[in-house]
Amino acid sequence: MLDIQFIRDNPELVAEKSKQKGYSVDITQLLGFDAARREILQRVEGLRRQRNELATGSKGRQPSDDQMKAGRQLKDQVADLEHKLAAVEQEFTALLKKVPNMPLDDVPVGTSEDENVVVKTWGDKPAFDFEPKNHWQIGEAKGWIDKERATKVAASRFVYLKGDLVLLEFALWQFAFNKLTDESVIKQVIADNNLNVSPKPFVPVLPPAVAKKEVFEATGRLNKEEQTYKIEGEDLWLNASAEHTLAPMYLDEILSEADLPLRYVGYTTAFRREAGTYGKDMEGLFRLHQFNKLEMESFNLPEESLQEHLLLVAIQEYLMQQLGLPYQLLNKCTADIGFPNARGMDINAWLPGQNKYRETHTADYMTDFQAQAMKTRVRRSDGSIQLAHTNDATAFSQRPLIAIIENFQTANGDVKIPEVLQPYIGGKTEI
RNA sequence: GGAAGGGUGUCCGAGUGGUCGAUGGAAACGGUCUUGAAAACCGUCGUGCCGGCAACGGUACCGUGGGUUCGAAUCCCACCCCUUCCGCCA
Repeated sequence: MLDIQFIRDNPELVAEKSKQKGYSVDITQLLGFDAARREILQRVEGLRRQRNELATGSKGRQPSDDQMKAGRQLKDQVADLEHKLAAVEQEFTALLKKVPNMPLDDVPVGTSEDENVVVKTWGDKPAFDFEPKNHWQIGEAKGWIDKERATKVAASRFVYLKGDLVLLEFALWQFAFNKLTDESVIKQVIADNNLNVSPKPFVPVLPPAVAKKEVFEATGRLNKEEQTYKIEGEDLWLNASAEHTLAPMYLDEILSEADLPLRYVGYTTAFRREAGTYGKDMEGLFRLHQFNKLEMESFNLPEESLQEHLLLVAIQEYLMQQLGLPYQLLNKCTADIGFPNARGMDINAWLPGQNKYRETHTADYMTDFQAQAMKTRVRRSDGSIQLAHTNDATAFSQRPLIAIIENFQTANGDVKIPEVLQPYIGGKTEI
């Protein structure tokens, strides 16, 4: 949620930036509700004051008939105004929640993902002396991917993952966990990228995979309701990323400045309905209803959060470079960064089987937008209280497995294992 | 799932209709004392919203939502959560 005070002070800017992100919100109407709300609130509070004075004034003894009568009258007036207030407040909050976070100035203005800006291209695309296959051709030949039986048992866009690919997936998680919990690695990444942030390592987490609707909404992702699975008969929704349960961890809490940054790396199975993607990426592992992901989440001081965002991106690059996967780094445009984002970067890995760069990582810079709704605050060392800032970013999903299969395939249909993963897969060099 | 008990501020814990936003203790912070520390003593010590340049004033919040009442942390109803026992179970 955006701070209403900021909107009051900058109505044109908010309208303009919202439009750049592809959201239309009537700011004038919002401010109208805001003014009405405050006007009624003041009247309600005045009446409540009278009521309180009457009550404390007659403390300990039976009030007179006149006082009782005045009290009854006040009660009706207060109830009436409170009704009006609730109605206005509802309209106000509904509109306020529709205002997206403001993009930073270095976010390119654009109307679709085509206008994302490539800021870096890393690694050489592999040269094959044979026609490279895509990952589902290799995966099905190896018996790693069985979608037909998964469709029979569950539904389309589900998969049985089997054999060495499963071991490779777990190697990937283990590798990432080891790097992210190693302070010397974080230090090195900070030094290599000239960043000015704490070298504190990440705390590994296995979070719940479900959250209440109210909590889900607080993360600013409520507009994705149609993308989310709900558990029948419960107020519980399946997470579409560990971020959905990591970000609200400190819901309604005041953190200490000394404890920040708080860094977590959480593993979870993610569920997405993928509404509106019928027929898109139907083959292989690229777009499934259920997949696994390792997500980084940070809670920061306001003045440190942008550096933290850059750190998370640097870590993503580090991880991809360690695997030796060619990729592009993109500064996402206003239309693509997402509702709660102030900035967002993607890593797209090269997929020889599709002859394209495709998205494997995202890094989201949220400023205090999520914290505003989640009421996650920091007590500064001078005693003052501020909203915390949040950052999240993919460490790995299953998509890098696709990139590994396609980039490191051999002529006879095997896949070479990146050196850094070999210790986690029994020393195998090829599967 | 059944039975019983319970949810109060950072923590412990009092309060069962009227100056209660809430007694007391601990922790924390500031100070006195001390060579220093501990102890002791003194002081400070919840959050949101509205108004105000500010000082400050008002209002709301005692699991959540509703109700009763002139007045609710306190009474009533529903729900959520926790603890213990029983049952079931990875």
